[in-house]
Amino acid sequence: MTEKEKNDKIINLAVRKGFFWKSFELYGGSSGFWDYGPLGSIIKKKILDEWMRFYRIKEGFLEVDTPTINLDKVFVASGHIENFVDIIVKCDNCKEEYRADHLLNDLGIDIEGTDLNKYEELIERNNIRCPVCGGKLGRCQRFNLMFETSIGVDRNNRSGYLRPETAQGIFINFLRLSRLARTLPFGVVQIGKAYRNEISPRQGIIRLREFTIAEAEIFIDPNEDGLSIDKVADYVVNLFPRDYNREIRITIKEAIDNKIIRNKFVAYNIAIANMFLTRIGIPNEKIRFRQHKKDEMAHYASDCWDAEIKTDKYGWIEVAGIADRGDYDLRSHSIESDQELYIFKPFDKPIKVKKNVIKPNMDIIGPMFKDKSPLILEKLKKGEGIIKDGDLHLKIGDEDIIIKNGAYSIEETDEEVHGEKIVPHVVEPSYGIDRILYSLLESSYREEPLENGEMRVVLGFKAFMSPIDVAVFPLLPKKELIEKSKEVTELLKSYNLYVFYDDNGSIGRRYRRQDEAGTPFCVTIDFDTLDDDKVTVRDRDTMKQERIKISDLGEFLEDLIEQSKSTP
RNA sequence: GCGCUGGUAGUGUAGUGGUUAUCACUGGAGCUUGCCAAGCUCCAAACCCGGGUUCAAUUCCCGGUCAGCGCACCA
Repeated sequence: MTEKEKNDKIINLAVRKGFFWKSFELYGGSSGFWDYGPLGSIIKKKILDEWMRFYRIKEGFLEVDTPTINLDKVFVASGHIENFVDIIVKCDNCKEEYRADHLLNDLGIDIEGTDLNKYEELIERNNIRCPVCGGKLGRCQRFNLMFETSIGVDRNNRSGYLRPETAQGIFINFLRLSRLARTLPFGVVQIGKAYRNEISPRQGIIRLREFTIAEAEIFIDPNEDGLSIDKVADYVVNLFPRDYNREIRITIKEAIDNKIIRNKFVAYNIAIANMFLTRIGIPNEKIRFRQHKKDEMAHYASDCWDAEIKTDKYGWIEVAGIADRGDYDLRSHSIESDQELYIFKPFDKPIKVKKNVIKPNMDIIGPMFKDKSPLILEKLKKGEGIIKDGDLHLKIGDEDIIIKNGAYSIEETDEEVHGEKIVPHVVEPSYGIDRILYSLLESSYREEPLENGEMRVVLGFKAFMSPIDVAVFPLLPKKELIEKSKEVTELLKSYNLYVFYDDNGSIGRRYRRQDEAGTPFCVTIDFDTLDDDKVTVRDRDTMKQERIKISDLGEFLEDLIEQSKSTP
């Protein structure tokens, strides 16, 4: 079986069994959008539940749920309006499209920003022609990868964008969240949809225009990490550092000590990511963490490690990124919103500081500067203003204000300082849930020859991750057996199990159907059951059967499902 | 976005300018069947969308769309 054939089979199975399928099929479909069907919805939810268990329960992070549409200002601040843009130029002759910055870079010209005139001017001045046909290049166009929308009835009202990541919803709530957390470090998580208007999404469910991400923003004190890595010190991960050209297996502690991973929080979260992925059933040997090359990094990141999963079809695919965003986001929003975003960190003991404070004499300044004087007062309070040659110099807009000696005085004060303002740094683990789901499906897929020469297709999910917990069959479609089977079905539902009842076709066919769906257990009711109250429990992986008393059945299955959580 | 190739039941396919579009698997009803896709009967289910040419288009032409591949893109 080639890799392509295997992939085709998996997609085929996923569609047939109701894991996922293309959206809008009724109207011809649209690239980059996929629906989750009944089984896919459940497994996606189970992945998210497990993710939340890791981050909200175990790490103790706060959860938020913010709008998918954000005001344009949010993305002005975040840099997405500016940087989440490609400048495209099209050949007038052959209609081939290029990224203008790439054409310029090829000539060694570095250009930043999104000023179209600048691009067109440079292209013209350097006489850049179409690399394919030599034709003349047309006007430059801006292509932003965010979906734009307008808010409210009036089209000119306020412009908004569908978020390309959930992170901004956390950053802009920083002040409220930091008050709730009360101490650094703290983390905030959000799961939700994000949107990117990909130019040409391919690769099925791997590249989507609307997708689900699970993100944690961990706010840390840049001067004092306050993190113990004891829990993960000896945990071994597969690292692919930027300056190596190979993978290394190494403990977290070694990776930190040898400065392979600079940031302790990043290192810690690499371990958590590895634990999470293996927990839901991705084989450890198919996971690695690859450090981004310098030019590969997003505009906000100073370091980034991708969690990658080895797939048969697509090779190593990125399923999570663990980025060191520094203080980029909080500073940007601080500037854009004109609000200070910081945490006040008290000293152990207040310290006394002698300070020279400029005291303006408003009796003079007031009449002299009239309506500008309130602004002057405000600026002086902020500590702006330089004393040069005995005069006080101050800038208001473009204007230089000079306040003569005598219109102000300098006083020495003793000030008690109780702490300092800190702009936290952010480490962000960000997971692409759809890709994880695909990887899980692919790595769970196997075909096994049976004794009779047939092949059986199995999705070998861990029992607790399987969409259907248990199937119940009457051995034969006889009235008594069907009745008993429905009783058993109801009993199992009372254990909060998702039960699938099936009395159609031969018993073997029904087992096959459940193997394809990944159902770990099948319960069969036969005529003996009516006498001894025992049922046959059949295990998906071993196909072994065991007789269990109906009164023990619920707990028996619960135990097996629980056990599957700790198996590798 | 560009180029090439393709699009027929849920899936995989055959075929056609003209009556009721082939087959298999799957699915459903029943018979049979005492634990791993058995057998029999019956049933359901499709020509990607729009326009053109034509008496007549699923078939030919054009456009769109989706898919695969190549280029480009993937912060």
